Amino acid sequence: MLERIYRQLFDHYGPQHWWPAETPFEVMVGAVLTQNTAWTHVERAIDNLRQADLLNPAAITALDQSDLADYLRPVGYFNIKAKRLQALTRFLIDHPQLNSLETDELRQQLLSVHGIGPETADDILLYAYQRPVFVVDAYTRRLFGRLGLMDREASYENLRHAFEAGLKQDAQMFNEYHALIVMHAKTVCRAKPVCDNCCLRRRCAYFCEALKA
DNA sequence: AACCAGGAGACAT
DNA sequence: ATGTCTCATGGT
Repeated sequence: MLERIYRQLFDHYGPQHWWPAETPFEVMVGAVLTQNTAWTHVERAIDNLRQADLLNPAAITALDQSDLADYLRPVGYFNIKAKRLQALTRFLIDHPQLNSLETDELRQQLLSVHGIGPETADDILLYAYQRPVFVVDAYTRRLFGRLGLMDREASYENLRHAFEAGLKQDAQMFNEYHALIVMHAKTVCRAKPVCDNCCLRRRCAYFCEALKA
C-alpha cells in the first residue's frame, strides 16, 4: 500500500533531488529555519547568511543573537529561530564525530538540543546523515489521513513507526518519499476552486482520488 | 483580506 | 500524556 503510493508519486513527479542544500550543515540550518515556514523564505535567509560568510557553526555561534535574528527576518519567528540556530551550532561544536553514533542514539542526541523536535531531528537524520528514518510532516498527516490509511491524531512516533514498518528501510527511498509528498502538496489545487486530483491545504476538502485506488 | 507556510517550547490540565 | 498559546514575515 505505502509502496504503491510511493511509486505512483514517483512516476508522476520524478526524482526530487532533496535536500536543496550544498552541505550537511546547510541542511541542518534549513531544517530549523523551515519550521512552520515556506521554503522560499528560508532560501532568502540562508542567502543572507551566505553573503555575510556566516554559513558555518563557528561564525553563527560567535554572533550576537539579535544580530543573527536580523539575517533571519524573512523566515518569521526570527528571535526564536536565532536562539535555536545557536543551540544547534553550539551542539555541533561540542559534539564532533556525531556520524559515528548509531541512528537511535544520534536521534536522542538531536532531540536534546533546544529547538530540535521530532520532525527537525528526522530531517537532519535523513537528509544530512542519510539515515533511514521516515519524516512525518503536516502534509503526510493530511494526505494519509484523507486516504484513510493513517490516523491524523496519532502521535508523531506512532506515525513514523507505521511508515517505517510498512516500507523497506532505504534512506534513498525515504528521501524521495518525503520530498514527493511535499511536492504533491505544493503542486496541486492552486488556482481552481475545484480540482481533479487533490489538495493538501488545511481547509480544502478535495481528496486525492488518483491515489486512492 | 484572510489564510497559511516542509514545528517546537512553555505551560496548564 | 494531551490541549492551547505563542512566535512573525511574506505568498496567494
